[in-house]
Parts: sequence; structure tokens; C-alpha cells
Amino acid sequence: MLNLKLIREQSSQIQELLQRRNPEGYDIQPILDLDQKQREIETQRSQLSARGNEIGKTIGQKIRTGSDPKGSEIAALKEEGNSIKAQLGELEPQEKDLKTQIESLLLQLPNLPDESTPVGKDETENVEVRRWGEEYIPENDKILPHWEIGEKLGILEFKRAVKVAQSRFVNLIGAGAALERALINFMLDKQIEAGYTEIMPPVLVNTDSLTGTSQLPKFSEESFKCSDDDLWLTPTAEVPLTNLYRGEILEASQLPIHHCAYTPCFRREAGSYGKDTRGLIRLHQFNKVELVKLVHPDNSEAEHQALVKNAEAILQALKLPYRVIELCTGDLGFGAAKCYDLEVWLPSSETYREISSCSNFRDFQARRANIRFKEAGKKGTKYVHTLNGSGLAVGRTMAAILENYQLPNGTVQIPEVLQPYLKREFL
RNA sequence: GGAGAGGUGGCAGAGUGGUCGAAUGCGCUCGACUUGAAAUCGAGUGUACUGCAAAGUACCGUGGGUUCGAAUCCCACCCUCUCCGCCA
Repeated sequence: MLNLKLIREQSSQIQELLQRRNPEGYDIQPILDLDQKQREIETQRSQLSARGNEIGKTIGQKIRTGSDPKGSEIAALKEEGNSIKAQLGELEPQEKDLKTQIESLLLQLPNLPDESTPVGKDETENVEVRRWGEEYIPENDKILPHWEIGEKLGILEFKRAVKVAQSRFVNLIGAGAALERALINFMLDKQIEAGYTEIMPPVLVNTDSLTGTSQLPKFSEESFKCSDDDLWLTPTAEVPLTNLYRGEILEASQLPIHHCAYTPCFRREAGSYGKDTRGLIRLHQFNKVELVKLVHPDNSEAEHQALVKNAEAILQALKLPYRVIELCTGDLGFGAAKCYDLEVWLPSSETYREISSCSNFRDFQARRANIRFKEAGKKGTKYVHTLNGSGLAVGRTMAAILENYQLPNGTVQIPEVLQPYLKREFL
């Protein structure tokens, strides 16, 4: 959520920054108008309240000091009190209604892109930052796409997953399941080593949590909802991890907080019916190791860079070629101010595919989730900055391994760093 | 699912119609005493909004209601805990 005060005081800059995302997408003028009205009413209302409080106190005092509770003096005060009450009865609902409208408009506004975020209209204008590793280009199409080699090896099973659940689900079988587990353990071990504290959070989360991290209200069709309860299947561990501290005032000395978690993630993938219908790339349920940071605003840029490196370290350890892309303003996620995607090389289609997305939300989520901190000896509170990134999407990592480590003889080598976990060298 | 208890500041906990944004204790900050520390003593210590400011307003789980006035009374809802049942 954007800071209303800032919208009011720097409206033209803010309008301009929002236009970098989408030239016609956002108009803050209605918010400014409502805000103006709301403050006018608030001034009136609080002056009336002040007089009302004064009357209340006066009546109490007079009765205590011996005035006749049924006398004319008290009756006159009561009458004034009643008239104030009647006026407040009109103003209060108006003010409340304005506040609700403002709040709901604010919740629909995306974060401001960082000044450094490249301006562009869509993903074609994203900027490549760096590449790592050598692209594996198969000769004569000998490399099978991961879903084919996976089925051939008997470790991926899609048909029965449809029977058990629906399309876009998978059964991992035998070594496939073991490989997934090995990847999860490897990723967690690596991030714990890098200083993150592991959390195993609830994967059902409530509406407040999803609003706090900005999946709601705009993207409700993206998550699975439990119809009988105010609970949703978490689309990413970002939600439970960031919301751990919702509504809290932390001590500055507690920062930075670095958490990692493995969770299954659930996404409805509404609106992507034709896309990536085969394989592990786009499933309704997938595993992910997530990194979440809550940091002091002064350090958020450095923390962001470090977070990207933490995610990259996994790909490097697995020796998977990848590139780092900085998203342009038109492709930036709703809550992000700045975002780097890691894209892994998939030789079967000779493309790079997103395997991690590392975002700096600055105070956008913190303001929604009301996560603040206090500096010792200083007055007041500030919002923390929140950051998160995948470290990594496990299913997509498996896909990348099945393709990049595929040998001409139809077997798949296990990356060296995973061998201690799997206790084997080939699939 | 059944029965009961309860939701008040960082924590514990008092408060059953006005002097309550809220006692007291703990914690924390500053100061005194001390070679230093502990103990002791003194002072301070919630958040947010409006306003240039003075100041004002709001907040005792949430939402309504009664009243000149509600943490306190009434109604509805939510949540937590305990016991029983069921269950990995």
C-alpha cells in the first residue's frame, strides 16, 4: 500500500511513477479528492466530539458537586449533547464511508517502481544483467523434454495425477520423489548455511495474511480458497513468512530477519490455460524453498543484492546455466519496487525459464501488514522493508536437471552436490 | 462436535457508568548512590490520525445499540484457552 500522505504531498511524482508501469492504468486523482473531503469532515467531526466530551465531563462534575441531576442547567447541557450526537450521527458514517473508499482504492494501487527500475512496457523490455554457465545445446534434438525423459525413467507420472486430482498435477515416483526431497534438503541446507533461519509455517493462510503481502484483494482468482473457512492455500511461503510479524513493532536490534522455508505452493493459474500444459513448469501444486527478509530501510538495496546471490548460489552449486534479468516497470509484480528474475536454461526448448523471482517490496507490504520497528532511544516507529525470493522453485529445478544433465544414452546424471543426498549418481 | 472460562498497554494484571488512555507489578530508558556491578531510590516510558502550531480526536477482541457520557450495561459475531469426544 502506498503512503497516503506521500500521495497527497507528491502527487505528480507518484502519478508519473505509476505511469511507468502502465501509461493509462492508474489515476490517483479520485483518491486525492476523497482524501480532501475526508479530512474536512474529520476536522468538523473531531471539533464536535471535543465539545461533546466537554459536555459529558461538565455534567459529571456538576452532579458530583451537588447540582440537581434533574435541574434545568443539566437539562440544557443534555440537550446540547443530544444535538451534537445528532450531528455526529450524520458525519461519522460519511467519514467512515470515505475512509473505506480511500482504503479500497489504495489497496488496488501497485507499488511505485524504484527509480532504478528500467522503464518498459512488457517482458520484451526486461534487461539482462548477467549470465552464468554454458548453454547446453543438444545435437540433432537428442535431448528429450523433461516430461518425456521423466516418464521414460518412470519418475514422473501425469495421467494418474489427473485422475486423483486434475490436470496440472503430478505424481513423483521412486527416484523422482527422492530427487525432489534431495533438492529441498539441499536448498534448505545451503540457505541455512547462508544465515537464514528455517521456518515450517502453516500452508493455509487467512485473508488478512494474503492482503498483507498483496495477493488480495486484486488477485483472488489466483489462489485456492477453502469455502467453509476464512483460509486459503498459500500460493507461496512469502505469505506465511512475511505475515509472521504482521501488526508487530519490532526492535531495530532484531533486524535483519532472514527466514527460509520449504512449502508446497498452490496456484489456480487462472488465465494461463494454453500455457505450459506439459511437464513441471506450471502446476497447481509445486514445491518451493522461499527466502524472506525483513530489514532496516537503509539496508534494503544491499540486502536485495545479497538475496539474489543466495538464490544464484543454488544454481551455481547445481551447475545449471542461468541468466539474471531485471524486470522493467511494465513487467514488475504488483507489490515490487524492483525485481530480478533468475532464468534457468532449458535445452529441450533452447530457452531460459524463470526459476526464481527476487523482489524488494520496500515498505509496500509492511504498510499493508503493519510491520514496524522502533529504534532504541528514538521516538516513533518506521515500517520495515520486506524482500523475498525463491531459492528455488523445486519442480522447475528438477526439470532443469532432467534436461541439462541428460546423457545421449537416455540416463540422467545426478549433480555432484546432490549425490550425498540421493546416494546415487544416475537416474 | 459437546461443556465451560476468557479476550485490557512490551508482558502480567486491576478496573463493573463520569475525576480512565486506563491502578499496580515486571520489563525498558535516563539519573542518583557505587571503584564497578547488584540491590535500592528518583524521573520517564502505548499507537495512530488531523493541525504550521497550540491542541484535538480515535483506539480496552470486532461490529452494532442504550446514555449527555461506555473498558464498564445490552445484542451479534470473531478468536483463544481448559475438559470431554474424534483423529495423524
